[in-house]
Amino acid sequence: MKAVELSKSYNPKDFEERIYSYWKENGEFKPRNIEKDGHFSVVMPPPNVTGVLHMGHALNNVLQDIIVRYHRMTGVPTLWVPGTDHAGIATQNVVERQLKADGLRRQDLGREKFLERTWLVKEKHHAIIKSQLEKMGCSCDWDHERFTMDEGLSKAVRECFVTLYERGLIYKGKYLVNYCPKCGTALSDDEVEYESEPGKLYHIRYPYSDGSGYIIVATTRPETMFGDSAVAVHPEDERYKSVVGKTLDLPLTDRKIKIIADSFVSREFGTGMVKITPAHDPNDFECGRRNNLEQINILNPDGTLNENVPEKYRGLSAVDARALVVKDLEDAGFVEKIEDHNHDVGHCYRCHTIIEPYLSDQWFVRMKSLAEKAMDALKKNDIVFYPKRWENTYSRWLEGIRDWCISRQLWWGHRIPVWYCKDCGAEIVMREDPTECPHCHSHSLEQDSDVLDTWFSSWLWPFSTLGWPEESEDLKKFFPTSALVSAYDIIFFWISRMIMSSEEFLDKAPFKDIVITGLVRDKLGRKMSKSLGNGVDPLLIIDSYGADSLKFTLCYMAAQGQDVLIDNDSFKMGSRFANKIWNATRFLLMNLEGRELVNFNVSDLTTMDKWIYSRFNSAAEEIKKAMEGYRFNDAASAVYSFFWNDLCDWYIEDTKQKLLSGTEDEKNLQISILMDLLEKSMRLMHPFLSFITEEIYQKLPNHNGDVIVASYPEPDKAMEFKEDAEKVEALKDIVKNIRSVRSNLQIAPEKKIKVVLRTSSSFKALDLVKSEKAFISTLIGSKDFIIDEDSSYDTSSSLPTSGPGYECFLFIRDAIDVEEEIKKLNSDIEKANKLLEGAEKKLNNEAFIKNAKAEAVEKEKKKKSEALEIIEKSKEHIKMLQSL
RNA sequence: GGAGGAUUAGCUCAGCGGGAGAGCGCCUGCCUUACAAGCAGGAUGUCACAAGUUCAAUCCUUGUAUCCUCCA
Repeated sequence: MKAVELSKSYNPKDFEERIYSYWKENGEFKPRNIEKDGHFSVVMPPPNVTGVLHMGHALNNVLQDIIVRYHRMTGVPTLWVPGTDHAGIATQNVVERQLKADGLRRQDLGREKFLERTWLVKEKHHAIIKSQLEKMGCSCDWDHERFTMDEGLSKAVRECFVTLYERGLIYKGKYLVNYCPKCGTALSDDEVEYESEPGKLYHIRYPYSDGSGYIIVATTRPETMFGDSAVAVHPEDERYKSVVGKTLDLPLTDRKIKIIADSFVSREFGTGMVKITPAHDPNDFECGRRNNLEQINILNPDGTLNENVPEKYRGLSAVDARALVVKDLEDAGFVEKIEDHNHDVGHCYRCHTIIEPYLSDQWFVRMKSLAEKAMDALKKNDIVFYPKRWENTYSRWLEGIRDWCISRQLWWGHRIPVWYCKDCGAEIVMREDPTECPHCHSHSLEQDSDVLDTWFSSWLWPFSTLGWPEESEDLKKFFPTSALVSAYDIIFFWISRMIMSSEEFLDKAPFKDIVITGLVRDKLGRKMSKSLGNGVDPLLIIDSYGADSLKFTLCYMAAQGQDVLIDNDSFKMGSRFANKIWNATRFLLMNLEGRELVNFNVSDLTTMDKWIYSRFNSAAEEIKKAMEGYRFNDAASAVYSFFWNDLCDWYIEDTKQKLLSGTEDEKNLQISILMDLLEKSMRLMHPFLSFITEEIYQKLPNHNGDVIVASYPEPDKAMEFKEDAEKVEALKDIVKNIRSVRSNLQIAPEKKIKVVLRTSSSFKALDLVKSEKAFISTLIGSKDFIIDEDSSYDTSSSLPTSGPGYECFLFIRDAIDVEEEIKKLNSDIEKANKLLEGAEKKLNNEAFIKNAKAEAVEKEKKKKSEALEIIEKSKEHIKMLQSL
């Protein structure tokens, strides 16, 4: 057989792109064995088509890719559905910003032209996102790719809206939106920029209607008092318990309002009494809903005061009205005091006008019944959160659920499927676009101008992407999906709502396992943002270190939903590991020269061989357990320490000599075992380092097809080899012990020394030490390594050292600093004494013997005897040194 | 105000009832027939503080302190 050449260093650019195309062309991402029972399916949280993918997306998709690849290799029919989200507001903003650069507004283009332009932006960003996902190596099935506004999903949205409407779960109502009086449009919360500004806190007297004095409320916006419907206090505020329910005269008006109790009031703010203006403050709005208060809108759409205020203030702007109101209140003696006060004021992100909370007509979904079903899903264990603590967050939010405002005053999105008859005023909601009014047969119909909230399409994602409302084959085979991987910041927006819609329309939870990841932050724990300039671009990481380095590093750091703190250098870790894999492979493939692969079975294996198979088996077991609990970092460490610390550092080192000096048959057997281990390792590591394992796998003489669809190594009881594994650990202990002594004495590596090993009857690895004599000699740098079985060798004038069941004598007289060595031995004795003390304390404790697990007792006994052995030998060794 | 999280080696973090761990960094020595992106060895910790439960607590419970996040 010829050697297989590998380039001298790991260079992911040589193969990552090629391998991705290869997988794609061979249809490796498509579900296989679909005739088989069971399935594993994942829907990708759809990235917004506004931007490019950041490190958070990388983390999310890398973890999905790991679980998808892992399950695909177990042989179940596996599907990963990719897709993107139209992201209404965000995308519309991108286009509007472009227009603004040309001095245009969206109204200047008109709805149709504007949308054409938005689709172009969508196409552009979609292409970028797709190519990024491909670069990361995501093994999603592109034939199943969806977009929230494509035909099928739009149909799902329509079906959903109409059905909910028919079930009486959708209604039109008043809602407070962020409103820019200058732009004449509602803004989303994201579009409001808050700044801390100096202002005043006005303390105003509101007299009791019965003339028994007055109370004082504190407000930053006195002009809104015309919209007041109540004054609220905290229900447990001792100062005001007795006044709840009393009536007040609202100054400057002839209206009367009541004092109510509501726990949202802060007792510390101002006087602890707050005026409630439901139509002009978000908190007051919610409070008003809870307490059934009147909503009095005092503003015109242009931001001036309307007919609901006394005549003299009508038509004034909020700022002008405030000045006049304060003056009038002062003149009438209603002002207690005015203080300086800083507060956050919202501004329009476009024109920087102060935004007004504005009461307007919006569409809502009635959430209570939906939320109850979603809570039941958790109670019935149909869904499980990883980590579990998020279940509380989820439940609590559902308990306090509020109706969902689903209309947006935008153009980009799913148009609300409601038509109004201009003649009879009927509200028409149908699955197909109506051509005439079903009531008066008028053709004069007008569609609602608003669009639906983006989440109204994404909450259907797990089943709309599989074909719902059609009863598609995909839906039958792959729904409900198996796992959802998402960050915790969208549990409310998205995850909960998907569960609600799925329970409502399909009577099932949309997924079983909910894997909550942390957020990716910089090394200082700050969110990555453009303005801070602390972002780490996944593409740049791929460019400098490769996609596998990105993936492995993120996986290694993604512990149990904890935030992941990284900088550019963090990814060196993955890169070093990939390089290690590359080079170990290069070495092994070089050794194929002139060899023949042979079949072998367990009886051909040496103790060392059994040890490495045993390590491999433990790794497979650890990974299996870790993957079942979505503990990605544990899986990554198992992969890492097996390949590097066990396979490379010990096993391959051991085989080097055998490959050089054995007989032809021995060499053939050895390389065959190594190839077997390498082949298995590639399969074991593939979910975590996908590209490099495929590239290597294809070059192995014993490979079988593509690793991406090869079978995943299962833990196997027959490969545990416990006794052999323990023997090798004993051998390692001897080597480490001697190496440590050498290093401490600064004995140059090239200086070969004589070493005598003496073992006690409790030492079980004597046969192994004998058969691995050559290997040990190399590792400890000895030209003369003697196994002194009958303790007859003269060890005087040597340096002794000991471990469990053995003593070593190093003949390095010149190097020994007797005093230093005695000091070391004394400190060994001290440590052993502490151990002994601890063990004896426990063993002498009757309660311990009685209550503790048998293993724990055994362990303490072993500890004790080992400590005694160390003490005894060390004392002996001190005597030896003293007689030198 | 409510809730959750964090507090372990210089840094970033795992571990979570029975002898304190990883990666990076640091120190020492090595280009040993894959890998200097490497090898070998080494140092460093009142596991935040205080009580409690337990035969046994870094790990469980409660409280305190500091920091972070979300909700209001």
